[in-house]
Amino acid sequence: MSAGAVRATTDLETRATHADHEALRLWLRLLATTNVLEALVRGRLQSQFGTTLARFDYLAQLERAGEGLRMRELSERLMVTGGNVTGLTDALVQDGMVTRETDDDDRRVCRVRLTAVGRRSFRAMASEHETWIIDACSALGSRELAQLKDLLGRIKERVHTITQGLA
Amino acid sequence: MSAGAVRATTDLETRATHADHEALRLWLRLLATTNVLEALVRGRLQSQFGTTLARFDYLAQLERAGEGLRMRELSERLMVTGGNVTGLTDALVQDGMVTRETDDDDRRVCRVRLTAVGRRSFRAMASEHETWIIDACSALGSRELAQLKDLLGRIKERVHTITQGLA
DNA sequence: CTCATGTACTTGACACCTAAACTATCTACG
DNA sequence: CGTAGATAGTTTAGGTGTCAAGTACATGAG
Repeated sequence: MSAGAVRATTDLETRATHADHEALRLWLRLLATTNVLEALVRGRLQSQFGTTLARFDYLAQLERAGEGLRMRELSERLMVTGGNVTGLTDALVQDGMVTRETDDDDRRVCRVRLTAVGRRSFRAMASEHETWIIDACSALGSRELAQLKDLLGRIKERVHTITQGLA
Repeated sequence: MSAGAVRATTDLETRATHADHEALRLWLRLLATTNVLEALVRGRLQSQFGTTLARFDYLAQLERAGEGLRMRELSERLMVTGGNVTGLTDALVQDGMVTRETDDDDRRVCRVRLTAVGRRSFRAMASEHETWIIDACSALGSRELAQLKDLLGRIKERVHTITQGLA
C-alpha cells in the first residue's frame, strides 16, 4: 500500500510510540487530519479573501437559512456559545456583511440577516472553498468517501451517547 | 444499519442541504466528529483534573521525550507557534509541572523538563484519557479502526501534498 | 576580530472561544 | 395585576492560538 510515503515532518501523530494503543493512534490521526485541512482552509480564506474560518462558517449558516436567524439559532448551529456569536456578529455588522434587527414580537430576540454584499461575497468564497475540499478529498474514491463518512458517523454517535450519559 | 439513530440536536453537519456535494459533507462530518470528541476530552480534563487540552498535549510530548525538550522542538511537535509555547510554559512552570532551564552550550536555548509532580500527574491523566478514547472508538471493530485510520491518512497526505505546492 | 546573517525565544496586538454573571424581556400562575 | 422563573442576548475575565516585531546569542565570511 501507499501508506508508507516518506514524510520528513514530525507532528503530533508521528510522535506516538509503539506502546500506544490503536484507539489512541486513531484519535491522533483524526486530530492531525482535521488540523491540516483546517489550516489549509484558514490560510486560504485569509490570503484570498481576508477573512477567517469562524466568519465563513457564520455566513454559511446564514446563507443556508435563507430568511435570517436568531442569535440563539446561530450559536446552536455553529456549536459555539452565545457570547461568541455576539462578538462575531459585531464584527460582521461592522464589515457590512450582515444586519442585526430586533424582533418586534419578542423584543429579547435579535434577527441577523445577510446583506446583499454579504451574500455575494459569501457565495464567491463558498465556491472557492468547495474546490479546496474536493481537491483534498480527491485522494479517495466515491465509495471510500462514503465509507469514511460512515465510520466517522459511528464514532460521532458513540460520543454523543457517552455525552448524554446514556453509557 | 444503526446509522439512522434519531438525533434531536442541530449541528453544523446536519445543516448541509441536499445540494452540497459529498466531499463537503464529509468535511463537515470530519469537523463535527473531531469537535465532539475534543469537547468530551476537554470537558473531562477540566472537570476531573482542572486542566486543559493544550497543557495535556504539552505534557504528553514532554513525557514521551524523556529527557526534556527545547521550546523549538515543543512547538514543532505540538504544531503551534513559538509564542504559544512560551505562554504554555509560563503557565506550567507556575503550576510546578515543568522546569525551564537555559542551555549552557547555547544560551539562546531553553530546555524544558517535567518535574516529578508533573510526570506523576500527567501519567494519572493519560491513563484516564486513554480510556475515554477507547470508549469513543468502541463503536468500531479493530478492522474498521484500521480502515478509518488508513482513509484519514490518505486525506492527510493529500493535504500535505497540496500544502507543499506539489499539486 | 568584526560584522552580517541566522536562530531561539519573548513580547504585543489581535482573533476566537468558553464560562459565568448580568440585563432585559416574556410567560404563566396566583 | 404582579411577581417568579425562564429565555435571549451581552459583558467580562481568562485560556488558546496567530503573526510580526524585538532581544539575545551563535556562527561564519572577510
